Amino acid sequence: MAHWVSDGDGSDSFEWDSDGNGEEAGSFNTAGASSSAMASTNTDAPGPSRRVANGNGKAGPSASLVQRYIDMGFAEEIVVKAIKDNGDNGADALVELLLTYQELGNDLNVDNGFASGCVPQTVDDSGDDDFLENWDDLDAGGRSTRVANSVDDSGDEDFLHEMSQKDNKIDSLVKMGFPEDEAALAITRCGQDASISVLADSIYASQTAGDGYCGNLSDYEDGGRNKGRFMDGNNKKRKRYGSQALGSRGPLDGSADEPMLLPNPMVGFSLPDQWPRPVNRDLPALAMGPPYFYYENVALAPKGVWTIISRFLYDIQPEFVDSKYFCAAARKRGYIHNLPLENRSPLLPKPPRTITVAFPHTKRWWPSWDPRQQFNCLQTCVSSAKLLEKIRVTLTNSSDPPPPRVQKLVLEECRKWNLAWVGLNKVAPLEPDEMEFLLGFPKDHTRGICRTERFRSLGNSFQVDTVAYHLSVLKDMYPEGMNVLSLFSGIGGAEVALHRLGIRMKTVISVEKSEVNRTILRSWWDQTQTGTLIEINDVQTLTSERIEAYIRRFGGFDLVIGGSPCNNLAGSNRHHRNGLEGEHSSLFFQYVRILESVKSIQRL
DNA sequence: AGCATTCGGATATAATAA
DNA sequence: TTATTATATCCGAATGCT
Repeated sequence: MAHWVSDGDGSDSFEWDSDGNGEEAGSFNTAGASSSAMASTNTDAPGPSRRVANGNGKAGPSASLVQRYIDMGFAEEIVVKAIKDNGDNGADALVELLLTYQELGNDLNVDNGFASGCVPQTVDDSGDDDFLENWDDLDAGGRSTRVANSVDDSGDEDFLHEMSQKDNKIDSLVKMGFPEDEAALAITRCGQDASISVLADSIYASQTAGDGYCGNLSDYEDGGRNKGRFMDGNNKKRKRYGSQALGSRGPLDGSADEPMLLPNPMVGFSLPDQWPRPVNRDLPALAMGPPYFYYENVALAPKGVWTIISRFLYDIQPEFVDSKYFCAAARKRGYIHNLPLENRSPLLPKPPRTITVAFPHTKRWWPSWDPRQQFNCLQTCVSSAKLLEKIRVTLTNSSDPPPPRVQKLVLEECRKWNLAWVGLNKVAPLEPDEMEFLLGFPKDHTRGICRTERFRSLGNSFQVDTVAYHLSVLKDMYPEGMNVLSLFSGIGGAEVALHRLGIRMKTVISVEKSEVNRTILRSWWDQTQTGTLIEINDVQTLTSERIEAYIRRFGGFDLVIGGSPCNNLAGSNRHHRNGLEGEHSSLFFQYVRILESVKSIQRL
């Protein structure tokens, strides 16, 4: 443990990492580990209770509720299905749904299959899902404590475990929108241990190509599961990602586990104020727009993740950009899109690129030995007040230029937590409105929700100037405005970017789980837009039939945009950084599913 | 080998509502 | 009083680069 003793008087020794805390943390951890089985059941607890409410709605909508909409002139079949599909999206969404379903006519033969099996099944099984994941964790940790309803006989137990794992995977695949029989077939084809992404890939390949294949798929599995795999042996020279064959969605192109190379500097295909570097990008015919699409996620994902993501998006090479070239904070992200690359134009006015210009009041307090000119990535959590006070006290008790050792420790914390100098020896995290400014949102965009939620939402958001620079090519292409399908919208970074570009949005269908985020987007929309905004709570309810209904009603989508949640990808995540295996990451496949659906419908 | 960076999660505690 | 919500504080490792 490093003790950080102040320079001033010897009596006032200051512990940077106090051993006392360490011990407490240790005992706390053991307690947490031994009770983790209980914790797992506890985490399940809110789920079923919420699902009970859902289940009541789904088992049978109340007669009066149905009758009310029948009285409005809707057919009973449509009302029942709409209530079922709408979930808990609210009354307004229900009316929207009724209107769209009416566009489709009364022929709901196809829908019955979906409504009967799929929805309740996924609802019920996701509970098992969580349970099994926790169980797996226990096994991996070598603990043999099992939860109450486990079986005693170990052989049966393993067997059951395998079976439930299989079911678990089938359910995950069904949740992604694959037919159940295809899912089961894929597991037979690729084995019990195949990862979700490999299985999904297999289904896609067999669906599109038609011919069955069974390649060396275990490569991906090794990358995902085995913990002891880090840099064993030789570092081969990596090929540039230009060498990746386009259009081939087959995962069996030799050593396909070759990780994607991140460009250095991370400037994407072009930057404003730069000589346009020639970038040749040949999009496969399947990928060509319209509809245009734009997918975003963290650049520093676990190994192999971007290769898989790219494979599901027509093998398009991601455009990796660090937003530090657009604003005063870093933000390394990858963007896969099929937009034209010529004639991009930046958003004006350009935001400041240094901390000093962005926040002049900090200059007075900024020590000469803190060389930072930009912030690191804006994240969803902020530092504790205790740390700030530690830093202040330590510096107060130090000499004017603090000893190098103190400088190093302080700088380390400042960089880790993005602290700014706001007073004498006083650092503080950025305020929400300062983050809004750095990210290119209008002032008070996220105001009105609690502070913690603001940090969370902003930390998950786009950097508007960066995204807008890429989207700027759309302005001349759609002078009358465009229809947008916005997935995982968050606080509406995509919408704000389009608006600031002067692009009219005729219709936006927005999928966002968080209620506060939907409120923020709705509020912004109502005071800036004239078009139609339809907000959807649960991405699962955006079925292909519903997509088709929207397309018939509003015309086709011109842009499908969104970034799938990165919880299982982000480096800051200590707990479940399991790539595309995680619960949240399956939402990426929802993005793919919906994009495919839009394309196939609009192709006709 | 060392260094820097990272759209986070789980839990306890405090504040507020009912 | 209890229930719900907001805040506080703790928790490393994977990855790429020099």
